[in-house]
Amino acid sequence: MSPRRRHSMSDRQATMLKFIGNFASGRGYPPTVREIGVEMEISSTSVVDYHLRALEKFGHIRRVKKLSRGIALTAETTERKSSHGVPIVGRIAAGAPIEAINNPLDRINLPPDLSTDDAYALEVQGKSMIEDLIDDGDMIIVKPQPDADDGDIVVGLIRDSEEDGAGEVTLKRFYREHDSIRLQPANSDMSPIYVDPALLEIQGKVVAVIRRF
Amino acid sequence: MSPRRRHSMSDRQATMLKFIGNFASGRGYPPTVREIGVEMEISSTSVVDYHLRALEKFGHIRRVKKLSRGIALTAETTERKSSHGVPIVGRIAAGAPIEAINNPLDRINLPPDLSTDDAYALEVQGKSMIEDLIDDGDMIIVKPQPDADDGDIVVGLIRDSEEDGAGEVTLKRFYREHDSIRLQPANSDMSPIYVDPALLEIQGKVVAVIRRF
DNA sequence: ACTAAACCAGAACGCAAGTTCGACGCCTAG
DNA sequence: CTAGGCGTCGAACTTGCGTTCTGGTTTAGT
Repeated sequence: MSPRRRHSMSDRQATMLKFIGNFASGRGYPPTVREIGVEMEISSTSVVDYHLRALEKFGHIRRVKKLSRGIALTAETTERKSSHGVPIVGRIAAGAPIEAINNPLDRINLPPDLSTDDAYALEVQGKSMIEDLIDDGDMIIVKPQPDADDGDIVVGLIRDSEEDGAGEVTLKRFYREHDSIRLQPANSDMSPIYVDPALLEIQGKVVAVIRRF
Repeated sequence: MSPRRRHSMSDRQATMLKFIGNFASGRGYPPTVREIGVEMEISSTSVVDYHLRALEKFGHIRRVKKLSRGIALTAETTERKSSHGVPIVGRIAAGAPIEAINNPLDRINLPPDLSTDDAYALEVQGKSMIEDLIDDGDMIIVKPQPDADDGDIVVGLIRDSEEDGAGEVTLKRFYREHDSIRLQPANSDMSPIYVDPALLEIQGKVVAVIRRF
């Protein structure tokens, strides 16, 4: 947490940026230097200006000199806010760890009721859920949660051992059995997996599927 | 075209409203009275104010007195502009006309590449496309177009006769054959339909499927 | 201990921008 | 023909709001 950020913005500036965004989208016009000052509990306009310069330098906002309320979020910044979308974080193939493609550039927009703040999308690889009508190449929307109900389609991490965090990630239907958990593929060619509950970490539950033609 | 609009806004005001919207979304902040004046070729600020009052009275914009750039589009007006969503226009059941639920209230948001201006969503009823992994209750996104390629999944209107506009709407795969068109369900329990090309009106092509759990 | 960077105060300056007032021409309905 | 609504002009007035200057404090790095 040390202020080791020579290249990005400070905490103070981050909250300022957030305030500007909320203000603008809430009221329809950007705040003035003084309005920002009041909110941030800064009594001098020069200080606000100082922070604004910083934000502008890092490309988070755009300013027009001399113009009242001449502050605007940059296009990218605006999108990161307004997008009800969820990031596409990678591919999931039954049996392999998630292949994280960590360019959060690709996003997919969803009806608001589906896109909680932390939901994310994965591209499915393979046909292990074909009988649940989830095909190779489909996008699944995953809502993170640590447990599941019987019959839910879940993304689960099966750890190699109790200590090790590594393991494989898989997409299956979830069923509790006597002392273990059954992870059931929806494909007659494949067999269920039985795992020790201690070794299974539910990462989330599938709430939607999207397929493009 | 007679000026019979005692209750809505005038043409002049409509273009002003549009300008404000474009200005705000393009620059990130609303225009000033004078800026509007320049654009509309109005030399007096009082005239702009006059029109602005009218727009406000009809609820198209919101203004904050004394505030520079204190103009904001009303929530509804904003949404009409920004919504990337497509309307859910009804249900399609293989064999029945589209049951139009014409409350365009329900909308579904999509990745921008899928949502052309005129696309719309339908809820599928029945399992006629089950083998193409389209289930009962799924949402399909339809892009309107008057023709299709072989193998496309289409929404088609089969007319009763050449004159009559009425008929039934169906969701099928599209295949051209000798002198007719084969509409192929994706369900082994169902048989293909052969129709006279003159009686088939392609309404659009399915570009995506969305299913919620 | 010295220095640079981050953060802050307060006040003065001046253009930017909303408000208001008085007056005018153009239609249309009565 | 005339009252009244609509659209317009121009100018004066007042306040909103960005800019800039001079200063100060605190912290981390060398």
